Amino acid sequence: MRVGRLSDVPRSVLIIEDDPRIRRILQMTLQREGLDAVEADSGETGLERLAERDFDVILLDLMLPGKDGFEVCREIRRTSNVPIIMVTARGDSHDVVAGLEAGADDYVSKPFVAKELSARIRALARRTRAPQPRVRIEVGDLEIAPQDGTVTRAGEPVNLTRTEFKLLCELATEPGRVLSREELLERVWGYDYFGDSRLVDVHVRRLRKKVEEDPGHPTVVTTVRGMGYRVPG
Amino acid sequence: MRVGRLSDVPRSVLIIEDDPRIRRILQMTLQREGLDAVEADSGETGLERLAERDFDVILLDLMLPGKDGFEVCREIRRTSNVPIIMVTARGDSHDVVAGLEAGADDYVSKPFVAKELSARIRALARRTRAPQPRVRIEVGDLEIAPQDGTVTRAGEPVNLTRTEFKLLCELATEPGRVLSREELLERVWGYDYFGDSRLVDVHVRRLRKKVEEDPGHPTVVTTVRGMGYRVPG
DNA sequence: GGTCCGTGTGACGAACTCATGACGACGGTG
DNA sequence: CACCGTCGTCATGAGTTCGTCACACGGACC
Repeated sequence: MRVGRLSDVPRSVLIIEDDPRIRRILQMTLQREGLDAVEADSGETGLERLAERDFDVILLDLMLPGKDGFEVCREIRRTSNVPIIMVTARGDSHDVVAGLEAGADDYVSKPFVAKELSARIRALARRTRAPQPRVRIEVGDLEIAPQDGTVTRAGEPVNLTRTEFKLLCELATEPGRVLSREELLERVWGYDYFGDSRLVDVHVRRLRKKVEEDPGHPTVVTTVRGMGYRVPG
Repeated sequence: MRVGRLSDVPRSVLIIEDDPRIRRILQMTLQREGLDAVEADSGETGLERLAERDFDVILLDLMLPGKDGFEVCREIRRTSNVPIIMVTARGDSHDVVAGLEAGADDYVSKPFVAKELSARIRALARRTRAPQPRVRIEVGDLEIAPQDGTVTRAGEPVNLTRTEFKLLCELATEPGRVLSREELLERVWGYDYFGDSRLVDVHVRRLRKKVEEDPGHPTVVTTVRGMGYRVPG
């Protein structure tokens, strides 16, 4: 799972754009705004970059050769909730809606105004930022490293699925606090998910199976009846 | 039974929609979800309502007679950053884009799914709200953290049910003030609950059993004969 | 002391909440 | 293509919580 940064302003932006000229313009625009921009010339390389490290925001062109922008967007959303801004041709409103439905958070139209672009990046990063994760969270003999995406128990690595890991992170970053199913659904599955909230139960159970000493008497993720789940502080 | 909601959910929604049938459906849908919905049949009256009081979320139809939705949206945005959800016809992607550009935060398409609608409202309100300060209320050796959903007594966690917890929170957030049974019923059980007010007594008793040193001589939640209950300030 | 009204107490069935196991769908991989 | 891991949904059952009731208790007032 990708977790947002701690600082007040976003620092890193990943640009996924095939046209070298536009990419260059974006790059310089952002750099002038004090942002660290990394370029990718296709959806595939973009996903690779994203696998290597975290970014605060992703700028995604919809008209890409090979894997198109929507596909890339959906693919990113499967593993991350990093804010995505689409880059579209002016007036192509159908693309915008399709992009939003694919999981993008905002969009800018070509030709874009530099100031507007950076303002949107900042606004988006501010709105979607996750609560500050600690560098390393310890719960009993469990050690969680949100940035690395790893969990170890008594030194032994624990193999969690992406959903389980995100769930654990959300709970563990606010120890002592009870998180309702609604809240967890929104944070882990995204605000536009409208399925059964029993889904949380199932994943908590799967998570417990892997991290709890005795899944029958959980100590890491405890149930607060009628309210939700909590990692004891 | 309809249980009232936890305190971190939005309460009030302003519906700006000219079609009486749709307005009615929206109203009932939201009410069933425990939201307080106010109706406005045109952009003008909507703006008036908004001038009178605050809302947590605004539902705005784009196809309005007179002042259209975009205009209303821009007008609202000049004075307020209240979350706005547009209501659009299915597939009308151009409107969606124009609406977002006018300052809306999200959109739903007609026909909408009740569950989705209320989920979007909740999610939007939660995201745009300023993070609530972590209040800690102390009553004797009792410590209440409404946001965390936890209560401790002399450091030891106290296991309260949802109803007991809400009841205690309502009383403890206004120490010294006597809350009548009717008032407590409305706040804890919701304004749409019409039952025996003796219900409060029973839950006060259950609450006392868990938080009082000597439930026979309560010090945390005291009875004011003929008036109601109070947490001594 | 006796009566009345408001409140405390214990008990009970109904409703609800959650854990559990199982199933099918889907995508990735060999 | 079959296999595997992950995910979302569902049905079931156990345990908890809730709302209601009948009755006991105890001040207030006569």
